[in-house]
Amino acid sequence: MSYETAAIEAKWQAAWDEASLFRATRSAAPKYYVLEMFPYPSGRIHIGHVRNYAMGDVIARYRMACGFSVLHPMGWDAFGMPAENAAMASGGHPKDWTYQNIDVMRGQMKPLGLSIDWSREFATCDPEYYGQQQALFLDMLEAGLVYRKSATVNWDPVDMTVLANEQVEDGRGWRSGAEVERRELTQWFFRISGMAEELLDGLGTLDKWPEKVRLMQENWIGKSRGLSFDFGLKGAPAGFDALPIYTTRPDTMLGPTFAAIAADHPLAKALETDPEIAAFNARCRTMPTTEAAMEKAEKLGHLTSVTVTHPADPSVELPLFIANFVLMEYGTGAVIGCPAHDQRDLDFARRYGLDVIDVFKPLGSDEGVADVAYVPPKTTKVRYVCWHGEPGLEITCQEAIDRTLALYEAGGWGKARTQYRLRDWGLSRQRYWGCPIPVVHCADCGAVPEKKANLPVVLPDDVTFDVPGNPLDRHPTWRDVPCPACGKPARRETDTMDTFVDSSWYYARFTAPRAATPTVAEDAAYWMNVDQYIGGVEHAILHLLYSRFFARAMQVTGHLPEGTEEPFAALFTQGMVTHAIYQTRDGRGRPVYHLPEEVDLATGTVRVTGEQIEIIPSAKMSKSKRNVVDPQDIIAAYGADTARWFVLSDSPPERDVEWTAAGAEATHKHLRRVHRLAEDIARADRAPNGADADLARATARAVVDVTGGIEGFAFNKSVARLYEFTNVLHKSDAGAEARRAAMRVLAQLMAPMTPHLAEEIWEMTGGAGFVTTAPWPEADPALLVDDTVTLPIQINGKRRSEITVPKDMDTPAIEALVLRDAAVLRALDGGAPRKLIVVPGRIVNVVA
RNA sequence: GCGGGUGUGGUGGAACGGUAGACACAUCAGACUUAAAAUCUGAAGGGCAUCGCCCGUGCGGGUUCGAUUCCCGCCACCCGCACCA
Repeated sequence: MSYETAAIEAKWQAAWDEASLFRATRSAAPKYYVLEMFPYPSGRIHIGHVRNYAMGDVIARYRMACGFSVLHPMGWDAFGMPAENAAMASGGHPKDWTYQNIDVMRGQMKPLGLSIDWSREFATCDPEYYGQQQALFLDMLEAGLVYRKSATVNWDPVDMTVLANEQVEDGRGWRSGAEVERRELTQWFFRISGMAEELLDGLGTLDKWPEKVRLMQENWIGKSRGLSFDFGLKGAPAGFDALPIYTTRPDTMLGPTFAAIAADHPLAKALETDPEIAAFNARCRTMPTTEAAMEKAEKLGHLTSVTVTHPADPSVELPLFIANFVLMEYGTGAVIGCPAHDQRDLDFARRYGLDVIDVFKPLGSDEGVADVAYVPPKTTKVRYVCWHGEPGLEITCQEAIDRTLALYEAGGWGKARTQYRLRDWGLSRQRYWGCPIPVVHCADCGAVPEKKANLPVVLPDDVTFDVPGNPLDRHPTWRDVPCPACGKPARRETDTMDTFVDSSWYYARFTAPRAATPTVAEDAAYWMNVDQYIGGVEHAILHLLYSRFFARAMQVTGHLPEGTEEPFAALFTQGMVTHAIYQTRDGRGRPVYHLPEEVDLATGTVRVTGEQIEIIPSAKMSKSKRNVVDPQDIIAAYGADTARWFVLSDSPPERDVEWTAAGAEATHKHLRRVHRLAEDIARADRAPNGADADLARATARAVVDVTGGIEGFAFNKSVARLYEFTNVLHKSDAGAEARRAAMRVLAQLMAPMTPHLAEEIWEMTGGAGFVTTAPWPEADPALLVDDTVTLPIQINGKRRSEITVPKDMDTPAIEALVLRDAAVLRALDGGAPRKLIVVPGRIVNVVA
C-alpha cells in the first residue's frame, strides 16, 4: 500500500463526520474555546489562512485529546468594501459575490480536515447575524454608549462620495483622480473613550497576551497627566475669549514662543473672513486625514493677527498660528509651542523665525538648543534654567511637571487633568455593503431608534453600483418608513456600520449562533471566554481593542455574563506569510504586478513578455500586489496533511515567513516515509530485546518535547522533535510490540498536525477508536532521567573538551577530573588555573 | 513622524546568560540500479591548515569566568497609526 493521500484523507474526514467528533456540546467536561480570527471572504483561501487555521487546529485537537469539550467554530467576516468594488468592476451584486466566495473558500477549507464545528458557521452579512447586531446597537444606544457628532471624512468632489483612507492615493481619489477634500458629516460614535481607564486596567490581567500587544494597546489608549489651561486671546473675533489648551509637558510653560490651532478649529474658521486664512485653511483641508501622512507632511503654518497671553503672566504675549500638523480630533485642537523641547515645534520655529527659549539644559552643560530639540526621558535629572523664580533648579522633568501642576492649580492658572489619547469610535460608513444602522430620522422626533420588532432592518437587494456613492441613499423606496415614535413619514438612516462592529462580538455569537437573541445566557456562561485566540499582529490594536470594548458593552446591556470583560483569555499573534512582489512599470512609471507563476526567476523576466522584473522582497501577501500563493496546488498534489505539516514546520509561528514553493515536496517525502515505516512496523514480527528500553526512553522524551512545543506555541520545535523521534524509531531494532507501541505514540503526537495520516497509522498499528479522541500520551518521569551527564569544558569561555560524569558527582570530584583533562593540561601549560567554574549539570569553565 | 517588532550558515531556523548552527531544505559523496527516479548511508559555518588554532549570531561599544541571549548607541527591514480587513 502506498501513501494515497486523497483516499486516506477522504476516508477519515467521512469517519469524523459520521461520528460528529467536532460537534461542540456543553458537558460536564471542562471546556476549551479555540478561535482563529475569521476570514474575509476575498475569493480563495491563501497560504496565510492555512497557517492560521492549522495552528488553531493543532490547539483544538490537542485540547480534545486532553479531555476538554472543545468549541472550534468558523465564520465569515463578510461585509466590506471589496464586495462593492467587485460589484462596480464587474456589474455583479456584492451579496452574490460574497456568498459565492464563501462557498469557494469553505470548499477549500473543508479538505484541510480542520476540527471545526461547521454547524455553527455564519457570515456577518446573514440577516440573522446583523439583525442581532442591530438589537445590540439599540441596547447600546439606550445605555448611552452610542451618540452622534460631527466628524471629518475624505470627500471625492468628482465621484461625490466618501472615500476610505485606503482609497486616497497621494491626496487624490483612486477612481476619479480628483483632489480629495475633507468634509464634515454628522456620524454615529461608540463611547469607547468612556471606558479608557477600564480598558487600560484590564490589560494588567491579560497575562497570556503577548507583551508587545499589551504595550501597543497601552500606548494607544495613551493615558497622560498634564495641565489644562486657557490662553487669553487678544484681537480674536467676538465670542472667543479664551483658547483652551492641554499639555503633557507643563514644565515647559516658561518656554513657549507660539501657539497653534488646527485649520478646523472654530477660531480658525471664524478667522476665515481673511481671504488668506480662508485659502490656507482650504489648503489644509486637502491634506490626507491619516495621522501618518500629517506627521510626515511638511509643517506649514499661517500667522494670524490674534495673539495669546500666558495664563501665569498675561504680559507674555505669543503669536497664534494656524498649523497643518495640529489635529482637531486631539485634545482641544490647539497646542502650545515650546521649540526648545519638541522637535516639531523647533522645526516650525526655525521655519517661521520664532524664538527658541531653553527651559532646561543637561546637567553640567550650558549648551542651548540649536537644531535638535532637547527631549530627555522624564526621569532624567536636568537643570531648569529658571523655574518660576528659582534659577538653576536641578530636578527630573517629572518632578518639574508635578511642581508646575501644583503651582498652576494654586495660582488658579490651570488644572491638572488626566487625559487619554483614545478617541471615540466612529462607526458610520456611507456604504451599502454593511449592517444598516437601525435608526429612523424624523422631522419632528429627530433620530429615533427602530423598534426591535422591526429588526432586522434588511439591506435591499435591488441596488446598482453603476455610479459611485451609497446606493441606499438613492434607493427609490427603502429610505421611506414611518417614524417609530410618531408614525409620520420619515427617512431611514442610510449609513451602515463599520465592519469592525461585525467582528467585535462574533466570538460571543458562536456560543449560540442560531439564537433569536444576540446571545443565550447558559451558552455564553459555559463557553466564554475564548481560551485561545489566534490571529495576525496587524489586529493588535483596533480589532482587539474594539472587541474588548464590546465585551464590556455587552455586559452593560446584559448580553454577556460577569467575567467576560476580557473575551480573549489568551492571545497568540502569528506572523504573516509574505512573498516577494514581482513588478514591472507601465508607460507612466506606475507599477504593474505579476503573479509568481508568470515570472521566470532564473532570468528575472516576465515569461510572456520577456520584460525585466523588479523584485520587492518579503511583502505582506495582498491580492492587489498579486503576490498571493494559492495553497490549492499543494493540497491537490500532496494532500492536506502535507500542507498542514509544511506551514507548521520550520518557521516559529509568531514570525513572518517568506513563502517559497520549494519544500512542500520534501515535506511530503517525510510523511510518505512515516507511512512506510508504520507499514513495516505493523507487519513486523520480532522478539523483544534490549533496545526496547532505549526506545521507551526516546518515546518519553518525544512526548515531553512535542507537548511542550504545542503548549508553548512552538510548533516548529514540535515538528523538529517529531523528525528526530521518527529517525530514532526508524533505526531502532527494538522488538515488534515495542516498536508498534512507539509508532502509536508517534501517531498521537502527530495527530494535531497531520490528523489523517495519524488516524491511518493508529489503525494500522492496532490503536482502538480514533486517534483524535485517544487520550494524550503521558511520559513516565522515570524514563526521562539519565544517570550520566556530559559536561562541556570551556577554557576562557571557549569549548575545548568535554567529560562524561555520573549525574550526581560532586563539584570537587568534577574539578579534579577537569584538571586532568588533556586539553586543560595543554592550556594551563603546567600552571594552575586562575579560576575554575563548575555549573552543576551544565558546564565547566577554566580561566587560564 | 510616532508606537511596536525582527535581524543567526547557501535557505527556513535551534539554543533557562553556559557546547552557536538542533531539526529540516538545498548541495555534495557513496550504496542500490543497465541508467534515471525513488529509497538508503554519510559529509558539510568560513578560514588557516590538520587531530590543533583563528574568525563567526545586522553594526559599534559595555557588563560577565562566559553574551545570539542583558545594557547603551546606531543601521536595515516589517506591522500599526483610528474609513483596508
